[in-house]
Amino acid sequence: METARGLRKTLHDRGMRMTPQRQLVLDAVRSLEHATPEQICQRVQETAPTVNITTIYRTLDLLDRLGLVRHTHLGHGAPSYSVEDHQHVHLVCHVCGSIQEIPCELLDPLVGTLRERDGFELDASHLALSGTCRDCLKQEQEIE
Amino acid sequence: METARGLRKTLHDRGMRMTPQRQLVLDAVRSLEHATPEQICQRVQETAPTVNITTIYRTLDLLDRLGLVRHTHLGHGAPSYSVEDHQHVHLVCHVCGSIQEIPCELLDPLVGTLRERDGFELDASHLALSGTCRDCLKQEQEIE
DNA sequence: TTATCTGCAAATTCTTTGCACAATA
DNA sequence: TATTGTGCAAAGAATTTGCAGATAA
Repeated sequence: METARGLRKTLHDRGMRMTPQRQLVLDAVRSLEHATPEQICQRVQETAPTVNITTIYRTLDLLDRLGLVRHTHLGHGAPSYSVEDHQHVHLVCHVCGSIQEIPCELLDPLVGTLRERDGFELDASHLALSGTCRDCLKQEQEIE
Repeated sequence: METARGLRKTLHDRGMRMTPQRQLVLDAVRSLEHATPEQICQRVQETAPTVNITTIYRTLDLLDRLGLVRHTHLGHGAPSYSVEDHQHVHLVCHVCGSIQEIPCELLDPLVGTLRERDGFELDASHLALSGTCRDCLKQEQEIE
């Protein structure tokens, strides 16, 4: 697993530098789970108050490209970041905005299909699936 | 299908009013496919130059809640709107940002599972699935 | 020492809100 | 005519950029 190699090595392999800021951001994402850049910034600033939100954005982008963290748009507004190995799938209702989590094993068949068909490695660990929840479906039927 | 009932009736059933702006926005979404609010605004303004971007946002929100259009976050930045019956699924690579479309029938098994398990009606017509594309997978392996 | 990274300030982009006027039913 | 909807201006989030100085290798 990539994380186990250490952030330092992952960066160096690509000619990039290890910095305290980068470690702090990765740690913050890991401990918070599904946090916005803003929340991650606050956590980092508990340890290093001078770290700027700009650095948070740049670092999250970097970690995302390195595959160490992932982001999801759970709704409108700021995206939500997690470490790559935090596993769950979200069902987002586009009517009422409610969110429920389901085990990501339910996506295993789809992961297999896309791998064979398109060579695409689906990351089921942070997916947001949009649709209509049970309650809103019921309401819709009452109107018709 | 909801669209066939006509926008007017759908609105009236909920005590809302039919306006030229609402029809124009729906038409624009339908003809553009995967357009941002900005792009939709431009299209609407070709016919009705005084329509304000605020109205575009308000109307897209409304049409989304009515289930006539859907939005997806294909990456960072503005979301992308389509009419509900425009069917495809996007594979978004989180490394290079590339997007490929796949037929949404591939998701039928998952749709069935969620319907039975959670009463959740997954909307597979505008989904964005995040992962790593074939090319980026290859590059990662070369580095290791 | 030198290329990379960071902090800061300012600019951009995207979206929402308040309110007076206009349009629908 | 009673709401509901729209345009406008302004405010507010969220995010990006340019650049000089700091820092890792």
